[in-house]
Amino acid sequence: MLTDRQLLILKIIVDDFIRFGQPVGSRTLSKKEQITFSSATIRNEMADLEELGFIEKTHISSGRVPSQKGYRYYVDHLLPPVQLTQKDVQAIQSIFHEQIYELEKLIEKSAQILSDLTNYTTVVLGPSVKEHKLKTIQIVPLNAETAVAIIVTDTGYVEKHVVTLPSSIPPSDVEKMVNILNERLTGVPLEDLTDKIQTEVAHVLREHIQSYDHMLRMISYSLDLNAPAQMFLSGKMNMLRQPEFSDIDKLRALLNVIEQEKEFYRLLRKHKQQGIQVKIGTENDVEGMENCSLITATYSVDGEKLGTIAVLGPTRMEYSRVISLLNLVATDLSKVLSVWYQKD
Amino acid sequence: MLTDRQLLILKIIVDDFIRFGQPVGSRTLSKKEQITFSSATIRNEMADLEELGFIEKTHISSGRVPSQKGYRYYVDHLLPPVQLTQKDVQAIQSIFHEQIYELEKLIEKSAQILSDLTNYTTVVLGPSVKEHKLKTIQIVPLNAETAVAIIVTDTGYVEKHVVTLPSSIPPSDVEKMVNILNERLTGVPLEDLTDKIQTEVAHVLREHIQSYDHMLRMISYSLDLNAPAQMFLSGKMNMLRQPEFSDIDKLRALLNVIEQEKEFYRLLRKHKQQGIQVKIGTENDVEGMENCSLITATYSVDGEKLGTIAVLGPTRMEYSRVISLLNLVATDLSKVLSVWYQKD
DNA sequence: TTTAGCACTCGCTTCATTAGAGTGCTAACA
DNA sequence: TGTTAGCACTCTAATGAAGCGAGTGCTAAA
Repeated sequence: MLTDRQLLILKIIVDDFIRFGQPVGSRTLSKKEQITFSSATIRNEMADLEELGFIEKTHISSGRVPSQKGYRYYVDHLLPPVQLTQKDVQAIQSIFHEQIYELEKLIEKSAQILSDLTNYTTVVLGPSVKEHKLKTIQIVPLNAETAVAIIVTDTGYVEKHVVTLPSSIPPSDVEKMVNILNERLTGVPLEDLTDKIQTEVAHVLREHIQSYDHMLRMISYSLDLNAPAQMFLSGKMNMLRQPEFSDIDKLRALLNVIEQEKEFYRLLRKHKQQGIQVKIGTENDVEGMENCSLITATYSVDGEKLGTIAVLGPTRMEYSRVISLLNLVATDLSKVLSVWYQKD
Repeated sequence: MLTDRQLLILKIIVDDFIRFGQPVGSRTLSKKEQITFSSATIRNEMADLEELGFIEKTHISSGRVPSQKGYRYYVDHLLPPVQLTQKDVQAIQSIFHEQIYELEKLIEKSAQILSDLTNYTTVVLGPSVKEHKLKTIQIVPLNAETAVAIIVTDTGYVEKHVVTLPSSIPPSDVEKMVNILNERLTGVPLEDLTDKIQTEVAHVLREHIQSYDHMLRMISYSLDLNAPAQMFLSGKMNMLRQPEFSDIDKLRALLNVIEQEKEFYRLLRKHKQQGIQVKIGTENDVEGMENCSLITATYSVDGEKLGTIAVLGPTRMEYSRVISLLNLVATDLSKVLSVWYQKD
């Protein structure tokens, strides 16, 4: 177990390194007002801390830098009490006081304010579209051979697919089918649509519609969703400004991950239970993110998780501040969505 | 005027520099098989070319590098004849042989193949949405207070807006309004909708609908388009691999431009007439693009420009190859769209 | 247990040196 | 008169030595 003095030293090392980005030496530490003992004592303690794996040197005679384990301990046990400035709080709340009716816009704004305030990158995973319930299906013919199929969910999400619709199919059939689909499928979660069509709708369609085959294929294609959930990124380029990424190769690796997006999707999906989660460096298990931490929070309605909101920064990131900001945004977002979804 | 020999030297310098990225010296040049005269002669000619502003030195005793004026002359007069490989041609045509019915997907694929083949960044400006004609307007109520208004155009483009719809408004009124709008506005280009509503639809609505004010405001809001045209970028991160951007500051500046997107919008809009256009370095007049060239092409149907497709690379880019690729994609795209739009 | 002191290590910067690539100029050549 | 060989010169990039400063580990004394 660590002594109180070791904890103090570890905390100050991490705080200082987060602040200034420079390895912290015993002399620097001895000058801090919280510290009443000499640099030699500090050196002894630091040697112990290093042996335990909480800090490390960049080279044999350098100051110390937190190791991944050190950050982990810091985040788990040493986080300084939060203090957001009035400014931060106001900036965030101003968004949620605006009259916004579109989920996408609200989420986008949340992501943007977070990346602006932190200077890191923000990722937000929207509610899983699969769980949204179908409000209506529409098929709008465009010309002799194509039509656009439009799906609307109870959350106001709209998705479209252009489909072929040979002129041999009578318009009345199309109309009939749309009616049948809406009658039978309204209120069904999107993920269950395919099943429901097979079990309950197919036989009705076969009875009433001539080109049953083509139509069924077409409608299945339309319901095959592009995106299982929408993802929004903001402040992608903020990482350029972080001094740890002045190395072009590290930067390349990271920007590739950011650009790909699919890794984020995986990471954010992983976060199931409520609350804040901090993943440091290699804990993320993504190549290119060794020097990054990802802090995720969920937002929810009635205790049920809707989506995830996350901030990506260097491992040397302002954990305390980011966690507070994230908490604030997540709870505000949850509140607004609770009001929306109540009205159903 | 430049002599034939000067032209030959200029051409070889540009070709060589594009290929290897290193300043070209007289000795290197004298070894090229096209060159029959000595390095001393070359030095004399180069001194003249430099005085005329076509080439420059990176430092006083270095080899020569094309200046912006040099690239300009090269592009205008010295482009080597095109030779695309079988592979390139096949890669491009494979896209256009796929069964794709969605404009967005087709454009996205075009952008992607171009950025893959060139290793540069591709930008495509879709057809101006404003000119699309309204196919239908739908209003789908979501809950007691909101609804989603959906606009579909003749090209299959779909746009949605969530709007407030107080429960005090009778559903029959909404239905009535939608009918009136569809009756009067189908086939009208989106850009004319607002006018048309004021002049032709407003008075009809007033006659038939109670909460005329709110409804009119709502519908105006819905028709206020987000995007005047859609833009697609592909291969944003390709620029990371260009050796000219191993300087982190230049990279930052460029990625900011790429991320902002609005500059591209401006640049691509500028290209009105048909054909290929090459803008080199500062000709683009965008900060951060001093070391880039932008090659744009238009695609069109029946001689009428629909959109623009562009490749962004370093000034030291493979002009000849990119121009050919761009030409091929643009003409193929035009062909496919001609078939689509013929059927209206 | 704490601290002062000291030898030692390493990274960073500066400075000088050298090799190499390339130039401009001059004088000789065809 | 145009072309070329030759040479002095310039500048970059790479290399290495020297000195500085920050920091460490260890020892011995308080």
